Amino acid sequence: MLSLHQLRCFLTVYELGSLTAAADELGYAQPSISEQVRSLEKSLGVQLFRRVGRGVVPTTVADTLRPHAEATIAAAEEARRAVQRVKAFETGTIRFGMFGSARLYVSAGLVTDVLERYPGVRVEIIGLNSSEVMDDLRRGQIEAALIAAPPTSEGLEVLPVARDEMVYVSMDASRTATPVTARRLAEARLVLADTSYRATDSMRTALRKMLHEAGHNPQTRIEVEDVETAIELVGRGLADTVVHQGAAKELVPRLAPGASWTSLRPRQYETFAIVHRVNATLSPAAQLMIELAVQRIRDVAEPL
Amino acid sequence: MLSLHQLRCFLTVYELGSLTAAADELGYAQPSISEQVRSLEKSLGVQLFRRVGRGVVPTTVADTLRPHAEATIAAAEEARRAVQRVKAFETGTIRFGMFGSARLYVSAGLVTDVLERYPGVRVEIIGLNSSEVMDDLRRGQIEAALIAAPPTSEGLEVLPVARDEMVYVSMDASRTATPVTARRLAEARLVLADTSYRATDSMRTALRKMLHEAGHNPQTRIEVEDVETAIELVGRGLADTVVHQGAAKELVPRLAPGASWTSLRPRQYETFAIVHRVNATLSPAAQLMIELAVQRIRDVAEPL
DNA sequence: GTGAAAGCATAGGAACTCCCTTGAGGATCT
DNA sequence: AGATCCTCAAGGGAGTTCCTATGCTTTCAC
Repeated sequence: MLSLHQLRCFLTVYELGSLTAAADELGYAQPSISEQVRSLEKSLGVQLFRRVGRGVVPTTVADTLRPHAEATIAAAEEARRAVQRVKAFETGTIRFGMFGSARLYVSAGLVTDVLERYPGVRVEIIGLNSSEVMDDLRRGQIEAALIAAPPTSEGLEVLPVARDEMVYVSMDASRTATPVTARRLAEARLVLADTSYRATDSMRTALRKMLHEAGHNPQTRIEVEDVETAIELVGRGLADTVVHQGAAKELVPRLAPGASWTSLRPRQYETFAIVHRVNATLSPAAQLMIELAVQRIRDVAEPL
Repeated sequence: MLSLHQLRCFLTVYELGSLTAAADELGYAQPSISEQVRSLEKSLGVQLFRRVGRGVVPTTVADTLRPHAEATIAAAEEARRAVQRVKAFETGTIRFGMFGSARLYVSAGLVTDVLERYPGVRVEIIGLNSSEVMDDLRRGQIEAALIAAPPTSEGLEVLPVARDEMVYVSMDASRTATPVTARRLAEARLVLADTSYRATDSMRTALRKMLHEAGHNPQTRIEVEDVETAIELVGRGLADTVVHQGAAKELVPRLAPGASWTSLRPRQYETFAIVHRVNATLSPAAQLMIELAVQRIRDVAEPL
């Protein structure tokens, strides 16, 4: 079987024209080199050197082999170097899971933080919705994530880090003058985001529970995919919505100027947490990501 | 110490996403693969896979390593092949790929030329269809080939040398009085050769494109395996066909006397090219083969 | 929930490889 | 002719590789 060691020995012998010299160069005994060369010749089925009196002379086959041997060794070296660079965070890809509206709080800033500190790396932020991200976590596609704390979390370890209140947003100031009760919520014309994940979305779960406890039936008039769209619709006066306060602060001035918001009654919170598989040993990259993400989210939401 | 064996194991595990599957694939026991991967991880000082429930998932470091590992293995393979080529030239067989109808142009004369010059070698002409030959080239079964230039050619170097026009052949002289348009082609009762390779055959690709642009649906009435049969069927008046002009010149007088041919409108060409792996060092025998083949095909087709 | 199946890790032992030391057999140079 | 340098071969110790058997965890189906 062809091996890198054989090729290294071959090249040194080729350059120096002597087994003994090659042995000195590589720090082995001469017979070891002799054996490596012989096994390489046997494995290829050709003679690489003519043993001629004092020293050895490469054959034409050796001439053919040399550049390829060099290329192979170089490729292996490059492989090792590439890995070391990644290890030192000089390059490579860091994957981190994050739920939809979390990107409003932290993602841009987080990415720039990482890029600033490690200019060579590529960062991937994965996932739109918490439940989606959790599936990826269980499958091992993602090492760790920052998501809205889920009610069910089998096989996953959850570390709450902050919470954010859910607020009612409307263009009609009279509707945000006082906290919104379950009854008023049930009567409102609502637009909610994250349509595709209706069943599992944690904010919807919370709302549903609140309405249900008050004896109302949850019904949404408009469903859209992302928070921005929802708030834009509010801005046009077509509906009201319920979003995280952090999202409201960030988006309302831009997308729905003139709109205002208020708490729900009782107040509803969504908890943000770092989540990863139980018993997982986290890579340094993931640990860094977590540290920075936690730092940022605590600036905009209520720390726990 | 980094070894080729470790890299091979790593790649197989990466592709299959499972140690057990990789062990089956490579013909080892599962613990052996496990050990190789672990020793590679230890040698590099990084984790390459996360062991996650059923199966393993590559880390981002593994993503980084993969292309380098592939390059290294490929370089080693190329080294071995280079040596084998030289070796083969001294003792054994020259293999040369050639697409189906090219043998009508050059094969017999080419082989006698080569045998005359190198009495010791054995010559094999391989392949019926261009796409088939290309697979053999990528796999390294064939050193070089003369084929119809392919649209896609990853990993292969293509040198166009000549082109030949595609012509419409029929027993009915009225149908070959004027160049055949896409519309007439769509209405014709056609027989086409190379059935087995329907999807990838380059002549069919060209025809399909021509018909499609004119808004017609390509449909063939009769499918046969080789050009000779197709032209014989034309000779019996059962259908018309489209073949290379070179093939028509060679075969129509013999197999379909009385048939005539004309151009398509717009004219369609197929380009012949010499193809080999990129960065391959060609053996003297292959170089001779190429030289002679090019010389011969330029006698019968239009040189480029 | 519970049992079965799948998959990785670990342990222990046989076979092999790697590399050393020692000594023999030839070229080359003086 | 003899000294010197080099390759080659044999034997033995250390380390690897690869196997079988087994244990543990996760996943899937009923």
